[in-house]
Amino acid sequence: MSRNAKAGLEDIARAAGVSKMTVSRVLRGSSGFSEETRARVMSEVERLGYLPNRIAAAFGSGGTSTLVGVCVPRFASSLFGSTLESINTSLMRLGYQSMIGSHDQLPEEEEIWLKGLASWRPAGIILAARRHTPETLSLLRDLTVPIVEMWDLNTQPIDVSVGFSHFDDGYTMGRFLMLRGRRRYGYVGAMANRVTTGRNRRDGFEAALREGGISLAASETLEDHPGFYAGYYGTELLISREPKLDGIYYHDDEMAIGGMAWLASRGIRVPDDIGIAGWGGMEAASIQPRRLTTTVVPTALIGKTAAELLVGRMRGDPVQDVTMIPTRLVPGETV
Amino acid sequence: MSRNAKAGLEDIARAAGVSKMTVSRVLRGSSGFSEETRARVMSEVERLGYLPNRIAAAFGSGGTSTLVGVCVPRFASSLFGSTLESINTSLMRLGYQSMIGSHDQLPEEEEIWLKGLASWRPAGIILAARRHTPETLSLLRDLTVPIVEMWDLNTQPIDVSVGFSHFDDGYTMGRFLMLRGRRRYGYVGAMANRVTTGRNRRDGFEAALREGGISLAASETLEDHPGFYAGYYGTELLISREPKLDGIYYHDDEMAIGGMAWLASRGIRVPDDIGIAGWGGMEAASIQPRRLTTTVVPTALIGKTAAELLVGRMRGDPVQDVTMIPTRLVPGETV
DNA sequence: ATGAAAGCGCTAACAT
DNA sequence: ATGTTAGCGCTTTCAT
Repeated sequence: MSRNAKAGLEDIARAAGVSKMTVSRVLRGSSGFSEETRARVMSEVERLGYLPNRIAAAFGSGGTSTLVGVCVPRFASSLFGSTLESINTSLMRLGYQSMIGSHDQLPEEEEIWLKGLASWRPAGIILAARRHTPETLSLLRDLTVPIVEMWDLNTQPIDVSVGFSHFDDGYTMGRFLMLRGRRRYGYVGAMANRVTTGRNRRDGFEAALREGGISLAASETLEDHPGFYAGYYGTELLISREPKLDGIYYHDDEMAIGGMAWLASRGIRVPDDIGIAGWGGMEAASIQPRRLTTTVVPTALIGKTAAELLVGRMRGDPVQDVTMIPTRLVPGETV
Repeated sequence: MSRNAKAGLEDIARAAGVSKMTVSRVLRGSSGFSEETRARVMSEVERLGYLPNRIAAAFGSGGTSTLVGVCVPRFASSLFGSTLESINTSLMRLGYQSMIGSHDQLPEEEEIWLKGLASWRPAGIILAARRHTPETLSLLRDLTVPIVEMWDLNTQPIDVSVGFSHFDDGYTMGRFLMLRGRRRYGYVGAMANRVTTGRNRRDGFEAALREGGISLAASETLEDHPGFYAGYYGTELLISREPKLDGIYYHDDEMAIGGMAWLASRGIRVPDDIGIAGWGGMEAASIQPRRLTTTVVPTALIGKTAAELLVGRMRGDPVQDVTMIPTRLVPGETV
């Protein structure tokens, strides 16, 4: 069938012998037309290859669009990629379109993205960041649309929040490791020059150690993005500085796997000589000779829930302010 | 500063003592106003917290928006994620917004996404797929906007194409392995029930073998998405069926790494007992005890080029129809 | 350099 | 169940 971007409601109306409004009603499925009229209109819609114009619709209805803004730290990460995919799919299914951005953990980047988005008068916004610039907060307030903050749970959300506490994930892992009776722990992190959720996990981890009466024996936070090689190299730096460690907690699983590769290359045995714990529940862990002790994060569920909460709010349904999506510490064989 | 979504051109015009048109001209930076007028208008824009309305602008100008549609197979893949990130960043910098979709290698999904996009009257479209449904092609034609096909190079593009030949990547790797003098090769792939670019690489690989007078000794293409575990498991299936192989070519690096993990678990030595080659140039390879023989793909460059070509076409600049972005076979120590 | 008028394609509100 | 009227906030076009 040949689409006709030029055919408008008017053309269909004329062809079907009704008014524009009737066509509009039929197309939007609201009531106010007979079955016979509906059939006639739809057949003309088909015949003329009518292509709806959402720009005009959004404009005509005074800015009520089906556009949603979504901003995450980055796309090229298995965790965020999967969350994003889930959000996008859910929103599409619910009849919304998303405009996506990434901020790489820089609140200023989020602000720039938001300014561009705001001009499109979105019907809702999903953000994956805890820190926002004052300008961002002011813009969000002025837009007066539903906002879902996701990933790191905000118990005092701007509007609605969904996710989990990274601090708690770190704390729980810290407690778990303490039970193993080891005493000298190290930490390997990433993106030292940004404020990341990894930092919260580390804080939680340290809090648990503190409760047990010990403190982190060594820590190495690289400036790089997290990744296999960052874990490899970070471990080398850490161990060079502090060779006598019983265990290492990593920013995420890929870094932990990188770390284990370095340890293996030096003949250091896991978990005999040193215990290893990661975070995230990433796929790469599935092929390690030993199951990695980690915290599994339900990325797709978080995305789906964020999308559904936002749509609920946009439709005016009552929705919960704070939705906690639990993560799960999965003991492996590396600790 | 407090934004005011309600302030319009009219309000600024009144406050600045000029007409709406003059404000519009100042805001869009075209000519037709004095420096003094510009200053007065801008100060009112600031004072009133004016927020432009792109919906109205796109509508008023008869559909000339700054919206671009981008559809890739999936977000949660390091390769596509990085390409997408690069596209999005480039488009943002050039003053465009993108509406993203994923099709998971299903032409029908791309069609559904495109139908949703079309109603937004995008100014251009970037697609990462070689196969399209007839409906998709018809819609693309009717939209009459610039279209960039990327990833797998299309030498007879709908409009503009950028990328490289996956067949050639496979062929080149096949030739390279043939030079090693090995004779019994296996292949491990993914997404058997979809038409993927991996299939093209395999075809190229087989073509090279054929030229050398041999054929693939065994092949195992799983239905799963590519990944570490798929490579691990696929290798187990392959070797169980055909234990005497000299080399294995994989759908991508992560699968190759998964395969090496399985081989290691069975005490099969790489490259002594069996040679391994991957594809993609993925980060996980950086921590392997031996450098993986692979083909490195410049994902960010492809994304940036796709964005720039599209913007060039949208602006009416003359741009090249077909832009080849070379990949590079990097010999490692696994073959 | 500036302004006035017309209209983009819909939907909301109010008829009938 | 259907039609009529009046915009939505810009840009385009044509004056001045």
